[in-house]
Amino acid sequence: MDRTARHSETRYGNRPTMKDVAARAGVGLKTVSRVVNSEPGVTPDTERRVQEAIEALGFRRNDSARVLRKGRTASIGLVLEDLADPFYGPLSRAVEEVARAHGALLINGSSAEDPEREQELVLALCARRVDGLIVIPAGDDHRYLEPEIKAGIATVFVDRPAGHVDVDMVLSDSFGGSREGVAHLIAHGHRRIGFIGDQPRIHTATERLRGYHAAMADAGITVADGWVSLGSTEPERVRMAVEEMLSGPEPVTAMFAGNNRVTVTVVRVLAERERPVALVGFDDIELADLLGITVISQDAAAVGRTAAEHLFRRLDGADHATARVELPTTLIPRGSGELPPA
Amino acid sequence: MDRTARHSETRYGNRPTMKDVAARAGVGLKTVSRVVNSEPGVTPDTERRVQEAIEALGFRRNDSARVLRKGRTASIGLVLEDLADPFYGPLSRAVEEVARAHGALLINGSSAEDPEREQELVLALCARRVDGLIVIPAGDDHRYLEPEIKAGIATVFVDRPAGHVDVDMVLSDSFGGSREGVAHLIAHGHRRIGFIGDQPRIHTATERLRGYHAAMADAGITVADGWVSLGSTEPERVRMAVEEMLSGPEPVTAMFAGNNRVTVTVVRVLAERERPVALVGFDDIELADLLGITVISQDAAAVGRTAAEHLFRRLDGADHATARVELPTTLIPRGSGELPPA
DNA sequence: CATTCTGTTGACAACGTTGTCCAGGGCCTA
DNA sequence: TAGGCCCTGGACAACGTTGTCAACAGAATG
Repeated sequence: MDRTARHSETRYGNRPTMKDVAARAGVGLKTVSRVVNSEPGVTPDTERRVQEAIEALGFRRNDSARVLRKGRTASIGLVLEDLADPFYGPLSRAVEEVARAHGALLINGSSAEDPEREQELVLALCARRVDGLIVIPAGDDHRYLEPEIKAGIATVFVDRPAGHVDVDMVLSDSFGGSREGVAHLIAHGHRRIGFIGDQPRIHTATERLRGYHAAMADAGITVADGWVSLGSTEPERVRMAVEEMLSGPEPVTAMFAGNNRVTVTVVRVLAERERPVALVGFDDIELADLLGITVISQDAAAVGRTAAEHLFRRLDGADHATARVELPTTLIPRGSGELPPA
Repeated sequence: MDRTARHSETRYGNRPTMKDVAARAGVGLKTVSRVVNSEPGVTPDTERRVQEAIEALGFRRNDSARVLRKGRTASIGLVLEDLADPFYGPLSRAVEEVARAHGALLINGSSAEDPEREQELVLALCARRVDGLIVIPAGDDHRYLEPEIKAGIATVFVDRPAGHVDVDMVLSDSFGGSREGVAHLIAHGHRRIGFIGDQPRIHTATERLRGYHAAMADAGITVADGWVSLGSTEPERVRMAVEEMLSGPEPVTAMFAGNNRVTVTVVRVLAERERPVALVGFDDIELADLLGITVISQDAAAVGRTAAEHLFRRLDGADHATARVELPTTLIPRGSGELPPA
């Protein structure tokens, strides 16, 4: 087995190259390139011959080589927490649409809320020289991105702020939304209100908790021990937290759920109970309308679209100071948040 | 502006290359390559010097060049219908996990159920020389893939079969699941049962309809005009179809919904009605348990995992005949499918 | 001391494409 | 017919990496 043959095995299964096409069409290499890229300066007759050769050989341009030469990959990376989370589906889709409009492909990965995995993913994307990055951070220190950003990889952080690097951010108004939701419960007569949120490591979790405290303080209510529970969003954990808040001599009469996964579990637990408990959840959920769940809704698609548009504006050369956009949330009353205290 | 400077603008923002690292560390190019790839045969001292230079310059290997040289991209493409669809989130995530276990990245795109866009996406992925492809097809003719497959891009079709090409497929048992669901309704006393499904162009839609017809025939029921409606899954369209089936002198007493999006709309419409109508839906939905919706469930994550595992087995050299896996579905009774005829 | 062996290192070509630049032919004009 | 221009086409280098191979130093062996 000679060297050429050995090579071809590990390569792209012996795909024809422009050189092959050129040989078959009886033209020069560059002429093929011109045809493939629809560049001017090729007579119709030559072009036809080249096209025929392309067809016959099943040639397809090797974008890896192209990228190496041109320096742009026409792809962007999206690092999020979990593609399976219903919040990220629409976000991801919105990013994809914008990318498509700019002729770019989307490479994505899930960090599973693990800072190390986030970094690993981000750096892998940088090694591929994606033109830009959209990151929903899991960790809170992103200094590892500095050389990459300096080297020109446009970056936008989404949903949570970046730690120790100066980049564009697109966030939801977690504090304001949460404050509004809790105030809504207070307005309906509640004073003993529980808060169940995500892990305190996560920025949105603490922001939402801050909103809760602000609303309670606004109403002059002292938050009792045991009304606040932060931790994993595992159903087990949330279930225990809910049950604890509902037991004891002075159970809460209303709850605020810190994100969609928490809300789902809380709804399930409350459904098993007799005494009605008011509930407002952060993030909308499919079918929440039918279940009558009052929520603070953030428009995931709008978040994704905004982030992607910022990114491409950077890629198109905008070099103004880094921006921090905060998108408003909406309270959607559907019943669960308007229940009076039991 | 001289040529070098002009170039550097369009390139990766003047990122340092191995050559730069080599110069700074006072070693040869290949030695840097060895260090970067943890190849043996470098003394600790040399390695340290190289590492320092890498740190100092913020070097990161350019995977585009690497890919060009090695012929493997360590990435796979996933083409699905809509990332925002809750069915595809877990599927996509499962694919990603398998890819990650094999050290590959995932590039994905949505076809939006448009065959042309599907082809465009698939070919773009092939041009990037992804190692493998997982496709949820929108169209029904995939001969355009032939040269690609011949050239060695491993391909697995998911959820719907491929048209006119011989590739691995991982499907759900649409026919069987649908038949079981409709039989379930019949067992609960229904005879006038409506079917609302996706566009007939889509294979699963017709398979599910076939299951419906089979169950009806098994029970000796003649399907009346107006009990079957195939078309877009737009809420408007579905709503009209439901309302039509529920009006008239002999309205249906039960409905079978052909997929999750249809189910959601049907549930909404039925919720507005007084007379209860039984319902079984294909695909599970979050919170369906709380709403008491009986469904035929297919495990999206299992589908994705299976497909990805098949793909990587191919990439690892398996060259047995193409396989066609059909995963079973499960009926989950939750109330809506057990309602008696009104 | 000559020889072989082992292990480290670097020079060089190649991967497939695109940018630059030049050659040659046809056409127009003087 | 000579001179100039435009148009088409091709030769060649370069992108940043990795595989191959040879050179070299030092250790081990005769």
